[in-house]
Amino acid sequence: MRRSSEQTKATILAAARERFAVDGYERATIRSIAADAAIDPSMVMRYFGNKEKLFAAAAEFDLQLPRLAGLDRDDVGARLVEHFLDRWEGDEALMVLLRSAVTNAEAAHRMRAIFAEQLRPVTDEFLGERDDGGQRAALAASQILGLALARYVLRFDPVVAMSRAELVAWVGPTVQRYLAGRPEASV
Amino acid sequence: MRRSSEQTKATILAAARERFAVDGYERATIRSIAADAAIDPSMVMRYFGNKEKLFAAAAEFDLQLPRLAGLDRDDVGARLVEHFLDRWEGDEALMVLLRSAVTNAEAAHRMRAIFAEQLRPVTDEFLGERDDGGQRAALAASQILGLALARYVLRFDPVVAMSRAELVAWVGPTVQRYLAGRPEASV
DNA sequence: CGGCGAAGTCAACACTTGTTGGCAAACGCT
DNA sequence: AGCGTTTGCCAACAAGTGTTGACTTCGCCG
Repeated sequence: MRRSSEQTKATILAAARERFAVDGYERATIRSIAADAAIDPSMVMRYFGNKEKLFAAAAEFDLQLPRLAGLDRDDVGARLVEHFLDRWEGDEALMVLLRSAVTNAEAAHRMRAIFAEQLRPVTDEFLGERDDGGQRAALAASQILGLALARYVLRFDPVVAMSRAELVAWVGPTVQRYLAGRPEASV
Repeated sequence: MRRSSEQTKATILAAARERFAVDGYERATIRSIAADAAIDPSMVMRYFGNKEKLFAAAAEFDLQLPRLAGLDRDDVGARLVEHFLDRWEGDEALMVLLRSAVTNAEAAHRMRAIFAEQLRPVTDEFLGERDDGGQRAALAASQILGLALARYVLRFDPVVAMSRAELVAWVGPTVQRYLAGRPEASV
């Protein structure tokens, strides 16, 4: 079969995202990705240079975070949890990053960059000027990542079984407190 | 050099734990582990059979959770967070599991087993008979794992910089609420 | 039609992986 | 001392990795 350059490149990228999401950086091989895309491994090299660059292309993505300013201030935690559940289930981009960031330094760096460049600006705008903005955002991230880890990666039965509404009801207030509450106290 | 069987086996196991903790299952190689132990790779095979069994031996460990019954009921969350911080920083056992469980099915299974066999009995005893015991324990686990992920694996600056006391003050109440609070409400 | 550049295939490279079997040296025993 | 067992090393294997270069085939433009 004959395809256009753009077409194959997109096909390879889609196959790469899936493999990286399922296997992580080390276990995903150029050969398996090429096989999924029904193409020769050397094509992958031609289009992306090497495995690292392919990963960089596959891991590029946007959290698409909403601006929190317009929201009900008491509702920010729940909204964030909902948004992240959507992002986790919508496509594989976050899975690609998480699965790889645990063992691959480059992917971990990417994760930190996304935290700093995409999450923090949004929470900073919500929090205004305070010195603990970084801590608050990072704590929220820790809970959100932990939830994803338990639900989508480790597949702890109870978390897998919980409905979206239940998750929001439980975890929303946690994130809310990290962003807007006091350490020792309630929501 | 000549060593006793027990001695070399222990040396290998120590080297294996370190490598698995740093690299995860796939990137840690028998050869690198053997090199760290200053021994021939074939010795690793003789003592442990194959890589899987070596990992199983290296990933065997005990959470050493305290019984929660004797504690102040309002203090359980903070105590658990403290205990887990100790476990994460005390040795590499939890790191071995986390680094591998994200990409290795066997390690993930192991993680679920530890959750079911070591964490749940302790929380169940604390919670008594209720139908949401699994959910509560899993939510607590998600926050604790997420914290470890952010602090020890991804190394998010703000979380790395926070002191033990700060972490307990922030995360303790979260765990407390998961175990003893209501979904929508405060601690 | 003829030729040229793009798209795709094939085979091979150098290297690393887990794993195996044979062989040498050191020990504990009688 | 002589024996067998243990402890260790060496060399090699089959398979799989990222990566490269030469070769073929297609489609388009003059």
